Amino acid sequence: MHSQNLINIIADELPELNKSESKVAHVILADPDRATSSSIAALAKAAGVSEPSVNRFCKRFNAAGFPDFKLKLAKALVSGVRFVNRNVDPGDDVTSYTPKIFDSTINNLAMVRDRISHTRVNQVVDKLIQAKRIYFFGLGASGSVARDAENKFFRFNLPVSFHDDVLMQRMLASTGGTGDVFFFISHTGRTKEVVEVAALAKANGSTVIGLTAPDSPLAVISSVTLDVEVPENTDEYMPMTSRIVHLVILDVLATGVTLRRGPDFLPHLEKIKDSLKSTRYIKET
Amino acid sequence: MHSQNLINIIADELPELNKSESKVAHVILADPDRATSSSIAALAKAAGVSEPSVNRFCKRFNAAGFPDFKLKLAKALVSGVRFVNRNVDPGDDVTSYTPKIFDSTINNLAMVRDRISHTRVNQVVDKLIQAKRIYFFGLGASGSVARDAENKFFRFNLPVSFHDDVLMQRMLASTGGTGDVFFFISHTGRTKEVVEVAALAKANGSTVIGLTAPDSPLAVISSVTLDVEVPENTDEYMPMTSRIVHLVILDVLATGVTLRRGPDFLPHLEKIKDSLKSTRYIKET
DNA sequence: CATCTTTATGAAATTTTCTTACAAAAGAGG
DNA sequence: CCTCTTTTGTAAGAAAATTTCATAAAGATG
Repeated sequence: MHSQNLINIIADELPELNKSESKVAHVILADPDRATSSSIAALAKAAGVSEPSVNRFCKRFNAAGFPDFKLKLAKALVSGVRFVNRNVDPGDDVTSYTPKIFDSTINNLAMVRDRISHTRVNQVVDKLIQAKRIYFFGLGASGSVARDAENKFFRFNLPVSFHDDVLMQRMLASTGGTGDVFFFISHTGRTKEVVEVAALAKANGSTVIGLTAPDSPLAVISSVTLDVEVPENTDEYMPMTSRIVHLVILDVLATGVTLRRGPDFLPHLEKIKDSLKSTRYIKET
Repeated sequence: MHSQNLINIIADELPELNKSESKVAHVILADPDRATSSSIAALAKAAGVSEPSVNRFCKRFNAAGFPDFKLKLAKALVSGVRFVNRNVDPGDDVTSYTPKIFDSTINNLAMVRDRISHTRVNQVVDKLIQAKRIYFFGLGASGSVARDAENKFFRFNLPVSFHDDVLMQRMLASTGGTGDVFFFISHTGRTKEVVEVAALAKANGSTVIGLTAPDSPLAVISSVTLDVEVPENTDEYMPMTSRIVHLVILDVLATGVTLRRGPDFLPHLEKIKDSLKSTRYIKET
């Protein structure tokens, strides 16, 4: 597991803290940025506790003392809270909504990075390595993700295709069998068509992989599921970011496959890269 | 431009510093991490100068004093370390390469967030709002981005389409005219076909928007360019992250258009959302 | 429910760290 | 070589943080 953010650690520990520690925690969580520039005396006063209590609080969270704690807090602020979810408001102008959308995306990526199951990733890489054929299926926005996956996995020198057409998906699912991997991408994991096709593929003995929401019908039916828990879209204006998380996970899978293939495979990748060179204007440097 | 990293600022100022300030700078740059956990006395000794000299040094760089300086340095270190390319090594296992790929993506997003021109974003939103038709064009991996964009902009109730077929692109570009927006997505901005089609569209009086690398042939030819500077792919194993940055920028643009349309437009978006409900299994909560 | 034990908390003293005031040294300009 | 400016350090003082210790609160035990 990745190192957790100090702010989250404090928030998590909140119920375990005693009275004065809890007071300190609340003051810090309320305005962590301010806390980093306060003296121990100021913070103690704000929390209504004594200075040694603040000091003990710091040591409880593995800091050498108050200054060290402030340092750690400042670092945590840079990496974490900076990317806090801030909703887009109707009155926002470019300078407001642009960073908000970036931050929200970054935030979701950071969350999934810390939560994704490495075991599952490994299992999926296994399946992909062993596959005789790979089909990437998705509808709507997930169709684009599937298309991108095709483009990526095409390089591995095995039959890959993507389909965003339900009838095609259905036909292929029914003709597949052992050795075929059907990779389903779905934000909700509840689209009836998708679940039905996945069931069909599974019934025919194919391997079904689901990149989707945990505990969804698609997740339940899949041979291996890569759970992606991205918060519900609470804001009317905030775009859906699960697509992006899905894309990055496919990057991870592709990297996993490349690494498994070993260094002998690199020349092949080089060859594909080179094949594109002639299509481009040369960059003068 | 966003605030520059403190470490870089110090390095840049190096020639302007006087003797003792320069000594302090060298010690800090040699091991900034250590500096954040030193006392002013320790640092002064390490640099071979007096404590007030260190203090003056800090104030020169807009810190309130030494502790404040350490805080700022610590923050700079965090954002700096994140931008360090942690390449995927051939020997990496899942637990290593997974966070590396996420981090690399996050870093690129954070970089573009800080560098993207809000003025340009606004200009593009203007063009999109005024457009009678919008075409999203891309090849290869950028084709998926274009497809995603179509899916997104379709909701705005105006004729949008995406094309990843060069011949189709060419035909459409030649038939377009005033009021038509051709939106080109390209990682390098140097693919000959793409640049030619863009030139064709421009020659026919259409608006050409380029989401691409700065100073590339495509960027030069476009009516408005959204520059995306994503570091070159140095690592064989590290996937290309510009696609993802492009997607997020399209999210930003779509949000910009939605906000411009104003609150009267929201019911329309709701209607589209609702139309998908019947295709899904209901979530029991 | 009284008493003992443990734990939690703060006052005060101590120590460490930082800042300021001022003076000495170094350098620039005439 | 003097004067003025800039740079640097010494030493004093101020501020901040930590430790010690005493007391209060909470909990356990008979």
